[in-house]
Amino acid sequence: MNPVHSTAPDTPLAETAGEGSAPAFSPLYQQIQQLILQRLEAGDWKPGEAIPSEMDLAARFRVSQGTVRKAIDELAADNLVVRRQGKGTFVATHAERHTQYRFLKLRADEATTAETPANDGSERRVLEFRRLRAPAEVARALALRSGEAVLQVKRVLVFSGVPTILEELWLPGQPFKGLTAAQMAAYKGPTYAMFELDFGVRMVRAEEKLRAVAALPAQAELLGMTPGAPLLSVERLSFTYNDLPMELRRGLYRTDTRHYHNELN
Amino acid sequence: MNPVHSTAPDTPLAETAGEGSAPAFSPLYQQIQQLILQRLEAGDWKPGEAIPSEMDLAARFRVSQGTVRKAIDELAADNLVVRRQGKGTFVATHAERHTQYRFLKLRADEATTAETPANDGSERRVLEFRRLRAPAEVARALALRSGEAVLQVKRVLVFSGVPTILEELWLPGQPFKGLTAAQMAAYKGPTYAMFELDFGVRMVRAEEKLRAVAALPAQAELLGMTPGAPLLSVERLSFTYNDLPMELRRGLYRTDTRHYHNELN
DNA sequence: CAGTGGTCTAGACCACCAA
DNA sequence: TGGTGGTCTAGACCACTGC
Repeated sequence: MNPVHSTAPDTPLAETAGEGSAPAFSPLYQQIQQLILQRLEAGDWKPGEAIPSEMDLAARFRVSQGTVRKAIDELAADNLVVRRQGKGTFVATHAERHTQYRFLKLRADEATTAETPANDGSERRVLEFRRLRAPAEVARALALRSGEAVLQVKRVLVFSGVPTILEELWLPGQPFKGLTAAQMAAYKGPTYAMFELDFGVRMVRAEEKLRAVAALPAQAELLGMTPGAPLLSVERLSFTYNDLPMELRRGLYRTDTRHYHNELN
Repeated sequence: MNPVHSTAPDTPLAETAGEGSAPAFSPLYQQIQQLILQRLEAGDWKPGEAIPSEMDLAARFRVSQGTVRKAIDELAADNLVVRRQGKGTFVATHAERHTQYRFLKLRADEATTAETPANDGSERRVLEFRRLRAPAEVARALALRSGEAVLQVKRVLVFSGVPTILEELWLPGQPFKGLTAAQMAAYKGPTYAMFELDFGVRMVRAEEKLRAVAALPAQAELLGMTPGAPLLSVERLSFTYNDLPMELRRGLYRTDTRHYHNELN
């Protein structure tokens, strides 16, 4: 009764078994997890929507509910999916209150709770919006061929009237075809939510490199600081499913009244 | 057969049930988790040692193996314990290769793997070692009364011949009674491992606040930089069990050839 | 080989939510 | 009230480790 060797009614867990060289065995629940992941990637279930119930999935995949449960548990641990008792399991999204701005770790020094930008005194100023050929460094980060079309956006984020973040976004041209400067400026709420809604691009995880740098005159000007003042440089590479890089973001954070908060386990 | 209402043979899950005001119900596996946690805190099982097998614990607590399993799963997810198939479950420690330096997120710019200090070209220079009364700010962070005895250690960490981190450690006097400057200087390997071995203090998690600051002349001197150069300020508060703060560490990191690496989920 | 953690199942019951 | 996720059990079998 191992689905690996059965012609399942929904998506058979064929796994092209018996190649000889590599056993490549993986537990059933991981196979189920992969299948669910594929559906998420394919966009069968969209961000914010409910996925089928555990019972339903168990029946489709011809496994027990417990096995589906373990598969979903891992997806939930990776923030790909959110469980809600009594209601169902939902595809995670950057558009919801609770998971909003989960990649922004900047906090006001006094605040104990997470910072919620895009609120009262906050504002976004788009400075530049360009379509150009990817510089070598950017191409490498985004896994593009050097010279491929990319979008470059420069903007300033203002919190409580204080220009706090100066950042530069690099996006691959293909997936974000049609993105305009007006769109970048107009959208309320998290930029990542807009990426989901308008382009079907879901950022799943990210890696950041932090450094302390001295503000260049132009940068200092835009952030209302003196040239040479220390700024926190945050280089973020964000990934969709399958570890596909989809955004390179270089930010300069003012940290005179705010700090980057990190939890270590 | 609910242990909450039974006189268990080992540690009864009494939970002082039936207080009337707050139901305060928690699932069985969480109660088991707490019991295991208490043993860890009490030091019944020491870092690096194996805890009893799942079967054993299940028998002691009079619950099924699956329930113990879920309890341990959560402890493993929190890095309090490490599972090893075929061998057993072990109390996590900062002294082991794989979990060493898990709080140090500084990496060489080229390196893709995690940095391993305390290796070839690395060195630790203890600059100061003092026993003094806690300043208000330190006392607050460490949950001490202002003026209680604390230890202050200043040191420089040198990687590959380059002085890279200038840091200041604040430790509560009581738990670290007997710590000497010589001990700080002599111990090879992670400082947190020494804390475990010599003082039974296990750091379980930490919170960090990062800022960019300008190097003061004295700091610049020690790190071989020019005054005013940007440095990454990392203020870390480390906790033992029960969210008890046990160390305040203020570090200044050179980030000219290294960066602070962070993963976001 | 015995002992450990890891997987999988089937079924019972509980807690929560919405209609 | 029915459907969903959440807990708990008991038992079978697998995979890995070390004697």
